[in-house]
Amino acid sequence: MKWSKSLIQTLRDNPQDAEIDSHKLLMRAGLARKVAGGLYAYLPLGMRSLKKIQQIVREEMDRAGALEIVSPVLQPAELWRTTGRWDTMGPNMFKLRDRGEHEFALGPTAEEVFTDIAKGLISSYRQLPVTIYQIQWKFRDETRPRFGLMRSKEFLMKDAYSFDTDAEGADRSYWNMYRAYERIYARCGLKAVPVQADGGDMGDSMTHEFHVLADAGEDGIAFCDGCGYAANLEKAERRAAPCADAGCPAFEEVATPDARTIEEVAAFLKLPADRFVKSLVYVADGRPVMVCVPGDRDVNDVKLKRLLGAKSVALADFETVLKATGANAGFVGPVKPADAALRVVADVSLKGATGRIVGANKEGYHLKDVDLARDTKLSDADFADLVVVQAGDVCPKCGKPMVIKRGIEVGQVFKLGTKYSAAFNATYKNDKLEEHVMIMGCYGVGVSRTLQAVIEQSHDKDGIIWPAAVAPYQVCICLLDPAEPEVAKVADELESALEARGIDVIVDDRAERPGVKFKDADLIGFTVRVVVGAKGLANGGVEIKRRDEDKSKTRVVAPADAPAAIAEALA
RNA sequence: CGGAGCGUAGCGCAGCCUGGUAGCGCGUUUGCUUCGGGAGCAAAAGGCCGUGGGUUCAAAUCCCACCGCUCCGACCA
Repeated sequence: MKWSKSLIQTLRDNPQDAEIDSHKLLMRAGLARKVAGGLYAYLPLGMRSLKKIQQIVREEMDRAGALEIVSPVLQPAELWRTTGRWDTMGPNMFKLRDRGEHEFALGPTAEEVFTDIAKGLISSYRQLPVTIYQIQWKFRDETRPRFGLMRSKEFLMKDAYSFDTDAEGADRSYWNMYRAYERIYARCGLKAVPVQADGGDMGDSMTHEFHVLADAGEDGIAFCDGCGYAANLEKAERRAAPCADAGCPAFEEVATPDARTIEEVAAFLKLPADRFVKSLVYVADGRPVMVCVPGDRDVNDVKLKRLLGAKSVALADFETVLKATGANAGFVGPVKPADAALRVVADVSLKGATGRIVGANKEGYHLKDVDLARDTKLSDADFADLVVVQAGDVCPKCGKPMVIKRGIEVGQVFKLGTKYSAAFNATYKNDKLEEHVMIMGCYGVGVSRTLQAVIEQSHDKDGIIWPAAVAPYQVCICLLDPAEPEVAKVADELESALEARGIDVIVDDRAERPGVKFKDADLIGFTVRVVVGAKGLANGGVEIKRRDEDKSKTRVVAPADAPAAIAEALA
């Protein structure tokens, strides 16, 4: 390929709306263009990398024994109503009608469609286990698309669904995909780590997310260096002991005018935040409940949901707070709320806590010297691990302190059980002609997100550093003197020789100065750069340099030896 | 959905406060000189100043509404 015919357009300035490095580079290197908010066009260069990632995913799925199909983007509402998700997916799903007023969704995922297909295809245990997959565009009406391809309204996803006769088979299918994912990311040149995640609606189902660690990541992950425990903060647990506080005198009111937040009250009373009990009113499936955590902690909604066995939990609005406690947010506490029947729950680290400060359920006042056991109705069953894990918290497995890192979720494997197959009555007959519901798993790879994750993980101040397997072109030949036939001929011959070896190569044949070509080659980040110029040829040959190596590592070889040397540099 | 900001040439921006012929840099085209880390000079093309309404002799500029985008927060199978 000749650069002059490739429609490559690099930008000298960062686009004004790009925040993180990978997004800036995606635009600057000319891989993609924004069409509208959260919607991107892949330009020729970006398309090449996207296709390479797709191909790796496809090869690994095939190797794992999965069968590729493709299902419609446009999905009938009927399928979604079968599982109830037409309503529960809420505004995240794009919904539309055809001219006959039939309702459809633009598929945000495809459990329903695949389950329905499997139901029609599978009737006997002899056909199982089976895993089917597709690589298809998905649509989500994100409240806030951001970071380029990282969170967009339309994205390319590989989704696979496994069907098994029993739990052991489902377990094998799960780990089969898990291992395939490890290979996929490794082949893409990515360091992706599996972490335990929350099962969402699926309750305690086994699920792992694969994360690329990066400061720009949107998810927090707790890690334990001691035993390797790794979990999304939504899920991460901690080992916490009850307090061994000494007793305290009877509680009394203290005036705390205009001090609502823990920070404000702590500053006002000149006491550390962990002496306070933060009391938040939530609404769980329509009923208010008060959640108490140490003042320096945040509530983990997922853990709260689990403890209450609720379908949904959300912070209550002001009116509900006032009605439940008798005060506005900022002054509420677990001692004698207005609604005497209000359920109160608390983080396990507050068990046995005394001498704490809590809201007085009275505007402008707090209570000090509160003993939770003595002064509230909290019983043993009301205590549970309810907070978001912080750095330094103790690992639930081995007891060592954990650290928090940030990650980009590039994939997830998930045991679904029979939620979908039961809803669709997707059954098979066993060897005794008995009907059973199939056991499912689902497995996703964010293909377009993976593309950007590669950039986020592999770049420097000059640009992208592509791993060879997913580089748009593995080799860029910087032809410094395109107007000199003898020099151009060397580049052309080298291009042919490399292509004959199956290496993707682009020749920068533009009538540009060398500096421009070097800057562009570094910005786009071709794995290997070859310089072919009159001066170099006179000095012994062509120059070969890997993008991830320093200039001092440049090798000069005779044109005839170049193809072998380049292949070696790529390996 | 709450808070903040921004819409002017393909990209990045100035001009707006204080209304009066639409500008700069990059990119593009042509010519000359350059030529190993984003060259110099000269010339040129390219804009319904987001949309609609209002105020005014006159609106990119002031006012109102709408649309779009971005950031922070909330939300996120």
